[in-house]
Amino acid sequence: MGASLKDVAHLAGVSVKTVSNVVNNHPHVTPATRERVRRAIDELGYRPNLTARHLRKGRTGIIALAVPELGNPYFAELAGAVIDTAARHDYTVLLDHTAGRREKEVLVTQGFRTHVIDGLILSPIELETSDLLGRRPDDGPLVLLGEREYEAPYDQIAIDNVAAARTAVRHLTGLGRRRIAFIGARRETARRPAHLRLRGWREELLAAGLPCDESLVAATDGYGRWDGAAAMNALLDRGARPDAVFAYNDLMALGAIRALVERGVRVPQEVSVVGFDDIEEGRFGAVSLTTVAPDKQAIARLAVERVVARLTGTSGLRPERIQPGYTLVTRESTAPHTV
Amino acid sequence: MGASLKDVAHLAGVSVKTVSNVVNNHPHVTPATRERVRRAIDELGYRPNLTARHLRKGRTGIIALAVPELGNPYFAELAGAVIDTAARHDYTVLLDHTAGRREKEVLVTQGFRTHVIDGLILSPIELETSDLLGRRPDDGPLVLLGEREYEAPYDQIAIDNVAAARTAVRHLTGLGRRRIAFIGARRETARRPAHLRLRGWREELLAAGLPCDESLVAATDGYGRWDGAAAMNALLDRGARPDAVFAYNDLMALGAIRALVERGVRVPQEVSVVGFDDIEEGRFGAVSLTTVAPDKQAIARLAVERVVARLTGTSGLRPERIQPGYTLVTRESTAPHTV
DNA sequence: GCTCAGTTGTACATCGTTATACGACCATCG
DNA sequence: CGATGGTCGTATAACGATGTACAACTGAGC
Repeated sequence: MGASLKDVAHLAGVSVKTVSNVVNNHPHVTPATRERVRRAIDELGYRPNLTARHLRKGRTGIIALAVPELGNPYFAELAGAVIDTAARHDYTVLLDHTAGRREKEVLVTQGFRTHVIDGLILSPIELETSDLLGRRPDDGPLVLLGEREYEAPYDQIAIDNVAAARTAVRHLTGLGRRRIAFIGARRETARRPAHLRLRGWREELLAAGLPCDESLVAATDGYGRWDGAAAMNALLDRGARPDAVFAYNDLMALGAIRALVERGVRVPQEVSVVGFDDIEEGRFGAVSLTTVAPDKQAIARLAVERVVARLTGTSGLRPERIQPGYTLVTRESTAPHTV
Repeated sequence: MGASLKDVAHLAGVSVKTVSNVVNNHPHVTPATRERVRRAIDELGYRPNLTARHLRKGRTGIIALAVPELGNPYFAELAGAVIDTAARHDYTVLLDHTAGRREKEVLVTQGFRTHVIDGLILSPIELETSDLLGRRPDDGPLVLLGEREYEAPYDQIAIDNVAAARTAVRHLTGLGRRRIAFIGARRETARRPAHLRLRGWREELLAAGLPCDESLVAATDGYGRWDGAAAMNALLDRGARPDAVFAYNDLMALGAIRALVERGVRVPQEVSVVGFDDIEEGRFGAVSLTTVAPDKQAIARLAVERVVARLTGTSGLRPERIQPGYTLVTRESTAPHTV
């Protein structure tokens, strides 16, 4: 164990509280005593015990960030941004992953590490609105990220997924594509309106006067490269002949491209591909990836600021849905060409 | 604030300690009282305040993992494994990144979040042995990962980088390659023996009786895809004509491949490429990547177990260098072909 | 009925910090 | 010279949990 306030006080010949005052830069300490205390602190190598401080203050300065999967670069990049933003507000980030499993997500929202974390930023996958209703207020502020929308009194930060998806699809229709597949519908939820990116796909096709061919929707189990490749192969195996693919995220788009290339289908000549997330990896494939780029920095900033704002008093805040910006980044996977 | 032991004790009509005994499953509590206390706990929704418990016990159950960059999938994947392993030992992981900057690395080793974390797993880049000598024992156990070796009394877990690099180079020479470039030497340290993968490259070339052409070593500033591409371009621009590339890590290898392809150089026909790390992304490029695959699960497991072992008493442990296994995974980027 | 041992539960101190309340000191002023 | 008010510092009580020491109760054995 290191030295405590008491040890320092003893050595400096002052009271414990005076040392505390020096440490925290409180007023009413003579420069002389202050100096004496400082010397004692240096000599003993005293450093405050944050656990004790937190117990006393009721705050820990730690916020948790729970994402489905760190292996997905989108979340890794987002996590990095959150950590940096939090540091700027003097908060530390405790990172956890849920594997996108509902039970783990529920666990995390309900007093995960009680009293150790001050607040939680969660990017859910399977979580349902009903899971949120039982949550208690003293578990601290909760901010939700991601594609889903919830009818629960919590801050939600997400780009306008429907509009973003429509932008992506519109880009494809603008290239003359007519049979646009959607890859990445979660099997169970494919038909639900909660699936915002899929809804955007439908809406935009209808708006463009194109048939909304549900056989071009490929369900997947997960959200990774393998799932994208598998879904692409499944589509082709069952005879679908899309001339474009809009994937739920970049990883699946990359998997799909790999599957296409392996079967000798040329990208973008025969099939254009658009992803979602703008992960760095998408710029470096043999065919760089056109994608919807959510403003990750803004998402991280807003999420952290929201948690911090709720922690620092101003309790008058109403839960809000905040929509950061996004852009469509066009690259080789949808490069125009002469057919 | 939630309910405390005191509140529960009051409601159940017993002492605080008895409630504590129930919560911790201590003996000497009648089933009857136990039941009464449980009911009170449920009614009030009591959950232990871990901060207080930690203060009392002197442990927090949190270990920190500091990696250079979460955006590098290798570290993201490693972090995921560490989190899971730690959870199995009832530890939570606090994740931080150092951007590979020495000052941040030093900061992290020296009482980062004092008393909040029980131990630290660090993957350093720029850290020097001298930085470690001033560290105090009461900052808790420290385990070092990564390519570097330190003459300091701490556990170090890393694969045999020299041997692994030699394996990679031998694979290339076995394919008949003779002008094998190395991409990713840190500019300042390129000449130092500390650069283990580069040393492996030299040793294997000499062993194979090949010239060790230093003009085929490309220095970089960072460790990302852009750095790999830039280094590759720099090599080619200055007239080097390698027939193979061994990159410090997969990201740089992927960047290099992209640069080669953009210049019309065919991979693997004209230039074979080997990376290091075995990130999932390497399997999905247009040209899948041959790479050295460190056993990430073993690294994570060993690191966590080492920290936990030191925390749970057995102080007789001497610092050790542990070398987990690795394998060479051959894929398309070094596929044999007829020239 | 009394001691003794074993069980069940309580009171109090403690971890290291900060907040509250108050005492000691100084100079100033009437 | 005594009252006033500011400065500087101290003593003590929290925060919520756990460990120690001990008290109260039970039943068995004589």
